[in-house]
Amino acid sequence: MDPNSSVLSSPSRACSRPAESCVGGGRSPPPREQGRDSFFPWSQVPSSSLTDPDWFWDEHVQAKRARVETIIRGMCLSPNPLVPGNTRARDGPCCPEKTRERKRKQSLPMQQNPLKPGPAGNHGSRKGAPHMKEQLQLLKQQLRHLQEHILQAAEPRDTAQGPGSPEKGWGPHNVKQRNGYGSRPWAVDSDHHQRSGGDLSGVEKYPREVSEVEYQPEEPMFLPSGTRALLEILRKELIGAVSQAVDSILQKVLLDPQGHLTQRGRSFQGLVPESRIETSPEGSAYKDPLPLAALPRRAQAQAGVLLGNLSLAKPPDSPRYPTSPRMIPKSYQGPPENCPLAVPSHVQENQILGQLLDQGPCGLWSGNLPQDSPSQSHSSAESALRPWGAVKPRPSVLSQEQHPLPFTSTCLERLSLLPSVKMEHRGLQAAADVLPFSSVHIQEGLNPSHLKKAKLMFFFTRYPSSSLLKAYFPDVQFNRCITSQMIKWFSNFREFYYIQMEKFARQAISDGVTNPKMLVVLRDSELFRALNMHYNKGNDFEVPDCFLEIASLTLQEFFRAVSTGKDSDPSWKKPIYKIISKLDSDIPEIFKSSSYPQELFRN
DNA sequence: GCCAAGCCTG
DNA sequence: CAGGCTTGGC
Repeated sequence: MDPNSSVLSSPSRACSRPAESCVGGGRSPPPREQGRDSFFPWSQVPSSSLTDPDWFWDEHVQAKRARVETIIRGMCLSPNPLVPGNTRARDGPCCPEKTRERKRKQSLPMQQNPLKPGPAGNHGSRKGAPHMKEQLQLLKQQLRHLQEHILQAAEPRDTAQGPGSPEKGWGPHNVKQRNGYGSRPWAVDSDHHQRSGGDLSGVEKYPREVSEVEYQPEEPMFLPSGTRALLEILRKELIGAVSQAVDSILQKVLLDPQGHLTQRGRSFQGLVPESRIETSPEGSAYKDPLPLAALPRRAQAQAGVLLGNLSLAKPPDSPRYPTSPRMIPKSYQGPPENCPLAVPSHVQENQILGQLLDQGPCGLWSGNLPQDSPSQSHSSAESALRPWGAVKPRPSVLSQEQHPLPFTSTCLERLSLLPSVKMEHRGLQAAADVLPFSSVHIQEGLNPSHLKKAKLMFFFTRYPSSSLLKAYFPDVQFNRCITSQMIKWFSNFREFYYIQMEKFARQAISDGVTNPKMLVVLRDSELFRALNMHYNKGNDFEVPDCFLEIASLTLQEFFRAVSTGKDSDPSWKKPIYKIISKLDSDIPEIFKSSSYPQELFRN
């Protein structure tokens, strides 16, 4: 069989995919432990807001920061969650790229189990705080603003109106504020009361914040009982509104921007006509023994941006490889949106939350998997015709420099454009993780749910450090044995993964494939099924595209090694391991939840 | 020598 | 998946 025969009929969908956000966009973990820890963010610049003199250095804001910081400290429930990063100043804003990358990296340790005081646990959630503080501050100012209106309305009403018709005075404001933010920006209230930095420990931060309104000294104690009752109602409404706002923020941060949020953006990218996606010409593949995968992540990102833009700027001049509609899942049939961030964030979040919660067989989690659809019979037949069906030959029409197409600009731009709100509210998320968990048992051992979670995490990280594992399994009481066991799990995962890669690479060689770049792991390929069956047996998780890209790269590396006879060297796999170990991705924040994914899988 | 990772085996 | 062993880096 001519392995290239199917090129025309099934151009690679993977080629058209924008880079997975986690590829080249995440932390750039060194292969091993000691190096990884250096990437942990508590020593890094939290965000651009710190470098924005317009607000960070503003005196008022400074004062507010101090105040809200106290609040957050109370929220986090951590014995010491807000240890200031003493190396913040180290990282200046001189290099935006660097700052951005660190911003991403800093997500990792932030969720270190605060219940476990220790070297890691003492590093605070401060990094994500500035923006969160800002939001909290806005909420509070909103409250104060409302309060002003209450007072203004209540006092005249005492003389001009009876207590029977008080709505006139404050109703509209109340509605406005509940629906969002009033026409008058809360920011005008710069006269924020500096609280005495009192003791705000414990979970009651929000109630206490609201109660600040309740006990304002200027509250007219002489109000008629009717008015007071109305004030009481308003108070409750405010409490509800604030709680709602906080909930939405927490929801926001519980949804990983790089994992699932960006996957929606990728989906849109699937609409790019594949004829527009150029690939390298045959024969150029071997000129680059260490393609993108061997580059440092930073370099990958930059290369991805440049090449991605280049490729997209080219005219659709490859009619030889028409788009195969079959390759575009139904869920991709949205508007050709390249910038998911253009969608109002709350809309996205709601949709994503819906996805996360939708675990049914018709849920979006599984809906994108072509192999589950009836139309897959075609793919299956196709795979059957290619015994090495793990892969699909990829057409090559461009120069080899276009190779790193999987790492296109879109995801990188997304990363840089991700709302800082999301990136910097992780302190709140830490609180969210802790709050429900503080009363939950920390398990001494590992259970099947942990194993399942670890397997899903493997889609993002092949070489997790023990620190990372601790961060992502907050409900596990780690000790030497547990850590070893979990490390061993990933070792076993890798073993299976590499065995499959070698197997299918050899199969491709024996089938006559000559160009490694023809080997692309797609969702309907045999190799993908094998991997998905192993790591995602229930098929209740949508395998991230970044994993497919890593798998494709791994396959290609094995192909190159075997086809060039390097497998005669007893340690011929090591260079491949080294490459792959640099390609770990950021794990979605949702994985840090102690109840994820066990909670979902219980259903 | 220690330790992490990989390999082999059951 | 886990235990035992080997290997290689430090």
